[in-house]
Amino acid sequence: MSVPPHVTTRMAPSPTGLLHIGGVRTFLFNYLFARQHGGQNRLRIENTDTGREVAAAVEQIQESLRWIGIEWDGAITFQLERMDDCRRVAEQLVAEGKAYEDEGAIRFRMPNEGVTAWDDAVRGRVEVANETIEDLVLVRSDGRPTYNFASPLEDVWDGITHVIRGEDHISNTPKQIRIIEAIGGAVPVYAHVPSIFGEDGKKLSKRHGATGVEEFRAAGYLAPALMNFLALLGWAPDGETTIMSRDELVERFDLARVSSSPARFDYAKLDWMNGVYLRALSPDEFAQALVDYLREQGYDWDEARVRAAAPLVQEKIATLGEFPGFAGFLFHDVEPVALDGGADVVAAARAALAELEPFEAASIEAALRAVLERLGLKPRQGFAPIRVAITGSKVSPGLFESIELLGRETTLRRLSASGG
RNA sequence: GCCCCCAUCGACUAGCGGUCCAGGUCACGGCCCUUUCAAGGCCGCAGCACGGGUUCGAAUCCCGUUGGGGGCACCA
Repeated sequence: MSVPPHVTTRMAPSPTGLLHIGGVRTFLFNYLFARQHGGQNRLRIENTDTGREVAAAVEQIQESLRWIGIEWDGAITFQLERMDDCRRVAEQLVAEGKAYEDEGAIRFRMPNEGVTAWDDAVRGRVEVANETIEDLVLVRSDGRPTYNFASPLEDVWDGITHVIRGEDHISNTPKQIRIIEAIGGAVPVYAHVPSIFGEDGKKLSKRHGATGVEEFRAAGYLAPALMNFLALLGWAPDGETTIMSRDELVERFDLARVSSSPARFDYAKLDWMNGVYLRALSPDEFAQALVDYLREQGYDWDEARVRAAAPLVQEKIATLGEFPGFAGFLFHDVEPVALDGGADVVAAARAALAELEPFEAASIEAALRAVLERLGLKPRQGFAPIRVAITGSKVSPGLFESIELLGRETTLRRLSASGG
């Protein structure tokens, strides 16, 4: 596909609720394509309404985009502000006989013969018989332009060269092409990207899990991981490469390689990928990410201790959101767990740790292993009761490092509470 | 009902007529490592929706069927 000199794409969300992850994937493709060609990526709000809710949603959209790392160029435009211009064009069309009034509304005259076709950048040629397209309403009887009129007009006004949008717009495309031709505008290249479904093949919705960008953020996903994952939904550079930075994505993205068939959102794979990104962080970066995340989520846990705990969990959690559940015992008391057996080890462990010097992971391990050996217990069975007593769970970060971090006093107290 | 789009392992995909008894990743199963859980290493399971063509040769091209999805608004 030949690409015109000044590529301009656009992201056109409507300001309703949280920014949906499916829409973000489409926006990402716009962004990657524009950046790759050194072009512009515009942000246009398709609102036909005004109000506090809209203002809040617009702010939310920007915040979500900023967080995940999808940039836009120039000022944000609002569809609502161009309603007058749309009306003027409609009147002009009526004057030219290309549109007509109908019960107070203005309708576009669609041809009744022939076909309207375009070469879709991801699907190839698409043809629609004109007789199947009705004369669509351009301006409602109350004076407001419709989406199918305003959107193509804005594409022309903004010099959009590539309209990359969801496949649910395919049937709107012939109508919009006709309108653009009627006003003598340049018809952009259209690229309809496949939808994203939930794991059951149905439209991605709440019951599948998180759907809003902010929800993924709150769940502790890293922005680069989410972006990487999203990029691979409906596109692949070669079938081998899976982990790619934003720069690589920009460099390798290719509209022609975008799949035509819908993709399912695989939460398990996202978790895996997020874990890969988490582990790839340097210890300092990981600790910082953890600190920032916890603060954002409203935890007031001691920062120094969070940083100290970070190395114990970096290889064990897939999302930052797992940290509180996994390492919370380092920050708050745990419920003494009733043990069925194991009281002996716990008591022996308490005795061994009471006077231990220095109170460090290595010496703690040595002391505890000595206890187990004395009692003739396998590590597997011997450490379990101690772990439960100290962490309140059968699953935890490394026992010895955890005990060191917890300190002698707390450790002994928990051991005692569990029958030691 | 009419129009349009789609169809490779459970999932994301590579494949664009021979290099494919179909490759990679996630998930799943097994083994190793191991203080739990992970991580890591090794091995494995599993797919071209179906039926016709075209061709010396088809996962790849064409037609049909079936199955999904979207649209047919004075919604966006």
